[in-house]
Amino acid sequence: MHFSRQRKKILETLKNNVVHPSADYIHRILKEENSEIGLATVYRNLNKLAENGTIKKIAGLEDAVHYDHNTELHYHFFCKKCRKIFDLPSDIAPNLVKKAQIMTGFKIDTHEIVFHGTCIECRKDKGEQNG
Amino acid sequence: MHFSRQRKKILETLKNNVVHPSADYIHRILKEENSEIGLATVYRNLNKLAENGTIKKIAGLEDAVHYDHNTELHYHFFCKKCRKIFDLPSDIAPNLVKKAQIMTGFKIDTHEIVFHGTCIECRKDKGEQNG
DNA sequence: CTATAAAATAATAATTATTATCATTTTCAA
DNA sequence: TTGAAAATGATAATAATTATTATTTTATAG
Repeated sequence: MHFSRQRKKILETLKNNVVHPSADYIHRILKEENSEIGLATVYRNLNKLAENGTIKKIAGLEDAVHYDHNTELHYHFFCKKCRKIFDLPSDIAPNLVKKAQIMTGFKIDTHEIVFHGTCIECRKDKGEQNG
Repeated sequence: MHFSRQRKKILETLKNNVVHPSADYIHRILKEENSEIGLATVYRNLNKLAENGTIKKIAGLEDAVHYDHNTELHYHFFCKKCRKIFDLPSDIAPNLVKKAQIMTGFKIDTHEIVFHGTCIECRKDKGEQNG
């Protein structure tokens, strides 16, 4: 895999943005930094890097797929109010893959857990909206 | 909520198709049965039924969202070879929500686990493709 | 270095999944 | 039976993503 200027920039941007950004978000950030990279290139690179295991895709959050530079096993929480994504440690579900594998006989490559709800900050300030 | 002919048919089709179909899949099935219902109506109804708690959305599988008539807590396995979706019982991750809630202080409404890998049938017949 | 083949880019068209619009029809309860 | 609320169908619009293709860049062997 060749490491182009663009690929480095995209990876760097992902690492510097703890928000678990989407392809579009990364594209916007790069534009703001005056280093515009084609949107298709952003998509292409994120897919390549994910294939490669350098980064990880997180699906099931919103419409768009999000990306995570942290490839260590961990899970995600999506706050429906502020739309922020939080990390949860993997030890909330011990031996999950092992159990699933024994139970089914299937070969499991990847898995993810996504929680949906309201984060602690958004629980405080009610009033605005119901949810 | 009014129960139109179409809504009944869509729900029935979902229940009769154990494959965890997408909106598009349900639409195709209905067409084959010569009871065509507008694609937008299929989407509208699936969303309504999911809002209502009658059915459940499963995201993070492929590009499209899939639906499940079984609203009891359980998890999913997506085989990357045959693209079938299998159910896994919820007891592979005991007290998951409780633990996550205590750990974070967040309010958790829903959650899902999706495993990706190769099912037992597809593990048998190798040769065709790598993966 | 420099030539070069493989890989990557940019710009944009195309595709796919989903939602919005709106005139018409259906449902359900009084 | 009637009328308001809800739902439908057809289609336009939007949003996310992938494909195409001519051009440029990268890594590397000479």
